[in-house]
Amino acid sequence: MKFLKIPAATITRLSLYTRALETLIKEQVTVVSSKKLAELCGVNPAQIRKDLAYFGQFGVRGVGYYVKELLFDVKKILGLHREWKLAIVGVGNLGCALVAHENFTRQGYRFVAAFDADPMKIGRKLVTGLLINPPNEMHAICREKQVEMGVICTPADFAQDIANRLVDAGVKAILNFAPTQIQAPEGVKVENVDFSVKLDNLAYFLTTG
Amino acid sequence: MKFLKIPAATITRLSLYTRALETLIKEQVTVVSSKKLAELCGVNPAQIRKDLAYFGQFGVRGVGYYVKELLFDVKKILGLHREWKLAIVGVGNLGCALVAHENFTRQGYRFVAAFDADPMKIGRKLVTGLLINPPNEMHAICREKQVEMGVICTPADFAQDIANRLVDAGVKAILNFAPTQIQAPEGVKVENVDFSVKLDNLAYFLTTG
DNA sequence: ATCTTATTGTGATTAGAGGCACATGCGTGC
DNA sequence: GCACGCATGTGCCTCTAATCACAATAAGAT
Ligand SMILES: NC(=O)c1ccc[n+]([C@@H]2O[C@H](COP(=O)([O-])OP(=O)(O)OC[C@H]3O[C@@H](n4cnc5c(N)ncnc54)[C@H](O)[C@@H]3O)[C@@H](O)[C@H]2O)c1
Ligand SMILES: NC(=O)c1ccc[n+]([C@@H]2O[C@H](COP(=O)([O-])OP(=O)(O)OC[C@H]3O[C@@H](n4cnc5c(N)ncnc54)[C@H](O)[C@@H]3O)[C@@H](O)[C@H]2O)c1
Repeated sequence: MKFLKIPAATITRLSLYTRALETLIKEQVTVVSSKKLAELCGVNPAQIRKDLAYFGQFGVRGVGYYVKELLFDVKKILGLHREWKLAIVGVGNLGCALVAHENFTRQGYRFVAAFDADPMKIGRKLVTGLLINPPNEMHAICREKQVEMGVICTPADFAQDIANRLVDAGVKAILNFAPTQIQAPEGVKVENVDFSVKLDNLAYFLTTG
Repeated sequence: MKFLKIPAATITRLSLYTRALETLIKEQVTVVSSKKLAELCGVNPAQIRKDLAYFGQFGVRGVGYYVKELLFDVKKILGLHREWKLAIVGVGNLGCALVAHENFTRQGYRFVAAFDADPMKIGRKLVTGLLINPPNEMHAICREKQVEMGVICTPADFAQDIANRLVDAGVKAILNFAPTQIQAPEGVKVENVDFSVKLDNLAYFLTTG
């Protein structure tokens, strides 16, 4: 059971489940069935059971899942039981919004370094007190602060170059907000967040009905 | 050929293709093969041909695709040959970044209305000159300005309520940035942009190798 | 006019994800 | 202590998406 290949979609859903579970905890719910949880997440109940089955047995037959326990287990599966150190590159409109966003911190994602090429910004501090460094210090600082994930918020033209530098600095996971496809070596994971693609999907939907 | 059901993934890729094609145009490339385009987009060449095949024939055998022509056609398929009118609800950190983002405008997405519940913000103008209105005017203003898409940038607790109001105001497409699942009636499309889920994916990748 | 070469368009094939349905097994009540 | 109800865990089936492989065909050379 342990060594099956796990669908990427499963991981994405697990992330969704943690959300729902957190809301349930807030509502003082202690036990939840796959049926109920499925409703909250907008998926099929069997899907949930199958997703969990990849990683073991977490429920009690005839009862359901203990919310708190399941949340703990799922978080552990995803690797959310610990803190992650992030670096942001490009602190423009979007970059600043991200760093300021306190949800990330609450979830264990901590920005420990910031970089920007703008001479006007270098040396200044973000609202969180984080110092903005020049890109050429990326290697040294990322290693020193043990940055594990890089977030790219620069214009698209620079994204690949930044990615290369991050990889060079030992960063193995990159979240890319620039609307471009980034190449990364084996062993480095790149996730793209692409608002335009989503808008395009909506446009298509409205166009075709 | 015309009345097959088209995979959602196909639409998403079409959006990616337009990006690559735009870069090719900038580089003065006039003709491109599915092989080359596939490399740029990180997909399988046959995938591209099949995606396009859903909508007709766009290439020349033995030659490839004429870049400019194909871009025009794909944009038309997606409904990007025209302008779309958007409303934003919640002009905080993220909301402001979105409105300020000029890429959207370039692609034909135009913010024509903004709403926020904060009394300090109502009545003020965004950097683009867009006036911030109270949420209770959503219905009237959205109808008046013929808003077609709504963008939700409020805290998660209010997202569903905002969505309901947007739907009520005749909006048929919603882009939701709040980390929550939104229910919408048949005929209304909701797309979620969820940064945390992406980060969680990275965390999982780093945790398991 | 015919042959060559390159690349499309597409039927066939493979891979994979999602959903169904039931056997399994836990908790409760009698 | 036994039976019953209920929700899980999972084998199997279905459906969809991705890839392969080749026939169709356009452009250019001979
Ligand atoms: N703002 C949005 O809502 C939005 C939406 C979708 C996508 N994006 C994408 O996110 C990225 C950033 O968007 P933004 O709105 O924050 O842009 P922005 O112009 O406000 O910020 C870009 C920042 O990157 C910095 N930068 C430029 N080159 C750099 C380099 N080589 N190294 C380090 N820093 C560099 C700039 O100095 C600037 O501070 C862009 O690729 C954009 O397309 C933004
Ligand atoms: N900032 C980020 O990087 C980021 C990242 C991921 C997700 N998000 C999500 O995006 C949403 C907005 O994030 P933000 O950082 O801009 O938050 P923010 O607090 O800066 O802005 C929220 C805005 O929404 C307004 N608002 C609150 N209730 C409202 C209502 N009922 N009607 C209209 N407006 C209302 C507030 O007045 C405020 O201006 C949140 O759901 C957040 O979780 C943000």
